[in-house]
Amino acid sequence: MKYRTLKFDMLDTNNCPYYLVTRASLSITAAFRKAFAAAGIGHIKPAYLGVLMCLWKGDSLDEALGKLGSPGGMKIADLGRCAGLEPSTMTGVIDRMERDGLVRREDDPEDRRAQNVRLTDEGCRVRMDVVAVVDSALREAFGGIDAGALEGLKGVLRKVLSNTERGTIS
Amino acid sequence: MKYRTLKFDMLDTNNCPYYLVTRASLSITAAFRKAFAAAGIGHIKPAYLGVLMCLWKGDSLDEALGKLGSPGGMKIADLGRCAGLEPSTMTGVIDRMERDGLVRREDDPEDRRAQNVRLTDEGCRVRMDVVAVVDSALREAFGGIDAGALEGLKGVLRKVLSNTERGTIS
DNA sequence: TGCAAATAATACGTATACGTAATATACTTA
DNA sequence: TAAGTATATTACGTATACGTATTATTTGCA
Repeated sequence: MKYRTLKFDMLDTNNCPYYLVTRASLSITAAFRKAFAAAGIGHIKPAYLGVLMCLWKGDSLDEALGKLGSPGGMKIADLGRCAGLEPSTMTGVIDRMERDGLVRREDDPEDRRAQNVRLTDEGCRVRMDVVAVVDSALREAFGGIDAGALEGLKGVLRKVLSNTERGTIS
Repeated sequence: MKYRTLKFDMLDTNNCPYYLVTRASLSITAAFRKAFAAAGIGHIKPAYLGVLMCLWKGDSLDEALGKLGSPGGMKIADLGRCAGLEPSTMTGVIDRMERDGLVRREDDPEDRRAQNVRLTDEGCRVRMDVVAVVDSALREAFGGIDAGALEGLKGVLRKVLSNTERGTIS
């Protein structure tokens, strides 16, 4: 009896939280991609956001601290930790971002294994545009959802992450 | 002022619902993959689940209706609609499932453009095992979340989907 | 000091998913 | 019935993400 209920629950995609989470992720990602293209910054890809946010944040901190001319770069593995991606994934993301003129790799003078990833002028230039697009796309995606429900969503997802992650991240 | 708040909110990955949704999706998928491997059914991949569920459901209905020997197959595009994937994505999924011995393509006698995808004996045989693994993996992933919060999650995600989808699905 | 263990990147193979374009076939309508 | 449209699938290129293995260094310890 129990089995029967369970089975039919799972067979119903629209009732399966895993299905819904996955579709929502893909759907928001597609919305971002379209929004970037529509805003004339089609060379920004959704996967770049984590990296850009990290580097922009570092930039802001440097400015706030008055460290003009500071290195400002980040190592690939650090970017991965910051964006929640494996180093082997970051390699490809940075490859594409370099190809698209947003960042540059430079040898780390203090660790010959490492490379510093730094924003190019273009990578700095697009900041305002990207932030505006991300903001409006997120507002559209999460529109009509009240603050309480959104907090609930975040709480549940954090719990799911702590239930499933093997300490990969952070 | 408003801009400042917004910006720093977005830069904080752990507070961004998009980041959380994406990480949760990937994390649950990885958990499924490991659970299948651990259960000795490593030839079952997470992406096969949607297809298997559809075909098993059809199987059950056929049985319930006493249609023994009925076609039982489904067309690729129908499987895509059922699983929420584009036809061009389904081609690859069915390729891999065929390679892994779970389904078989057969020409549709009534439409020469189409192919019927049918479960192999192996595809039927693994049903109980897969259902057990999926059940336990979902329980683990969503453990410690009360029913109300889970319903809330589903509701929010359905809203996100209706906000972002272009009528691609269903 | 000198060697084992840890760390930083990359290379490579696989899985997953799209979008666009091509091909074959079916349907619709003038 | 012929032409135009719609549908079913596949082919191909791209993006995203892992895991494992490899290479180059750096670190830590005996």
